[in-house]
Amino acid sequence: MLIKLRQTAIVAEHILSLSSKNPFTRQLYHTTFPPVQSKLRALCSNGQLQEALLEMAVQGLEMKFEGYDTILNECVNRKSLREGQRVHTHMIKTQYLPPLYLRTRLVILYCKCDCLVDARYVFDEMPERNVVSWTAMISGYSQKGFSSEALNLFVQMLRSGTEPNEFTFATVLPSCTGDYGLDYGRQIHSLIVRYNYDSHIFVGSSLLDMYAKARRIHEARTVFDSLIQRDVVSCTAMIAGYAQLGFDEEAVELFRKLLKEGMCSNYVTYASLLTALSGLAALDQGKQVHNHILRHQLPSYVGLLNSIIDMYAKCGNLVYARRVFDSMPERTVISWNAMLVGYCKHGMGSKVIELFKMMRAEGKVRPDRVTFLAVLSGCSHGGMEDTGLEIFDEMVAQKDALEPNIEHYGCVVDLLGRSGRLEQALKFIDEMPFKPTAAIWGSLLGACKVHSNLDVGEYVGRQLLEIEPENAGNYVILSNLYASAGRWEEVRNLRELMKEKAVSKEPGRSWIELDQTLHTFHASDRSHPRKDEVHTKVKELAVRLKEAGYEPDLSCVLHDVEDEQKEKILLGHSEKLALAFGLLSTSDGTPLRVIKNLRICVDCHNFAKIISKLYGRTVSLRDKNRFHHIKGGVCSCGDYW
DNA sequence: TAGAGTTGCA
Repeated sequence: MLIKLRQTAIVAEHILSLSSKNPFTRQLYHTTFPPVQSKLRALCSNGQLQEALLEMAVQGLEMKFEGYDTILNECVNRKSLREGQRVHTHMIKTQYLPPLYLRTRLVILYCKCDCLVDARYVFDEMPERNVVSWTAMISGYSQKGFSSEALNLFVQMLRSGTEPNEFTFATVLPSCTGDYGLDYGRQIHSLIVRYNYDSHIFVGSSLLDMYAKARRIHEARTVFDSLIQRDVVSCTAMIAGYAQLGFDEEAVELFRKLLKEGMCSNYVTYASLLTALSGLAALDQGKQVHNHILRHQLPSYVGLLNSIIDMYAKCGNLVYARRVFDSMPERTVISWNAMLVGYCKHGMGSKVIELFKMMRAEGKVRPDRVTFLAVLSGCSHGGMEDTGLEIFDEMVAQKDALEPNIEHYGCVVDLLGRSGRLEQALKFIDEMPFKPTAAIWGSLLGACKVHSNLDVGEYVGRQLLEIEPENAGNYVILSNLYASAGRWEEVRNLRELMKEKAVSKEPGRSWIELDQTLHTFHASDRSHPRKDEVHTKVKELAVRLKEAGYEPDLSCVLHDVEDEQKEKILLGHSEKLALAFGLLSTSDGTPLRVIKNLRICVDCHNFAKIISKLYGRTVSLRDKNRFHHIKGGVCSCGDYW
């Protein structure tokens, strides 16, 4: 019997030594011959790590690789920093010199527990390193957002002569961000090609994501198309890349294509798809995705629910957004922000404040910079200037909590401008600790237009044209301002200046969703299948609306043409085409929901207001900045946007 | 010798 057992043990050792790299063989070995430290393992898996350390001494495994390995392994799995530190201290106390493998495990443990300084200490003290220890340390930096440290270490690794592998490349690529990210990324890409990892699925996903984050969507797509094998992560990375750069239609299209090809989706895929649908304001399709998620009982990850809230808010359905928000078992700061931004974009200042108070009262989640941005901007869009200014003062007073940044200062300029305190706004810009951006001057110029203040407006407009001469929208607002003061000479000069600077404008387009289909119109569009009907309808509308008091605002056109031609150009604006198509294709009383990619022009805003009154339709119009809910000739923005 | 890696939401 004894001989038989001994023979079996020899065979077992042989199996292990033959192929210890093979997980199956190891599994077989451990199943057939339970290791001596089974009690130690049991204690570890129960989380009794302190007891496990004692047991190690009892079993005589103290200062032995197996003992430390068992406990450290559990510490890494459970991210138990305290116990891990005890193991580390134990090693030092007993003067045990851990081999490379255990030192690497310590690095990994400290990285996972956010103790990068400790991880680096262990790493620096290592007498020798291999690709795994380098990659583990790079991963620690990379995952915590210390990109330059990760890249530096990667360079040091190459200099040390250690060859990177597929793990290293997949780890280091997410650190190629920021100003020089693309340059580093490209260099690493050529290394990847040299090492022949360019079609590796993890490396490929990381690589395409790097290009997408650097706004190189075509290069990202080239990498994606070159992958021999695709999985949920690479597909999601590509869809997310499209969605983040505003290629919403491409994102939805790719999702549909990949779904047909049998792609698996996870909650990240749906979150990315929802981002694209939010961009398109495709409410019906968004609802369909929400139903799909409910039907398939995908786990209700907070992140996914946040995306659903955002989708409903951006599609104009705040009731649904709030319903999802209220039903959440737990909320992150992003959940609150999504809901706050939703109310803000709809100009519902009092709702923003109500929710912000609720957030503070609940006290579970701390407001961050986006929260304050939504609150300040919500006060501005909701006509609650004084409340907004009070909140900003609170922010400045609580210096340690959250320092306002340039965007918060921009909100204050907007608040002051809206309330007509234009001189005060100028003074505020002068005294703020940041250099004013084009966005700040732009918002003040808008305020000057609304309050017909040509003096301040002219100064602000010149500042704006100096720092952002290529933005056609700026010329239009300034021209509106001059036109309303009857300064036609200045309007002409502006037109000349615009020609001189060769200003190009992003083409405007508007769309409307009917039966889950988006109908898109460009300015003076002739491509829609029902173009003739639409153009006839717009002309007919112009006649009826004029009778009801619509007066085309010709200052919205900066082309040097006759007034009659200007009127034609105005009637060709994409939002008018989308509205006309909506009227043609829906029954009486149906609300119209139009989305515009740019800021809506004054003339189209007037046009929509009169339509709502004349045809008894609610028009909800989402432009680049916010929602305009128009009912009975009155807009929720109070004609200030 | 085991150990290390990629995607999303304001």
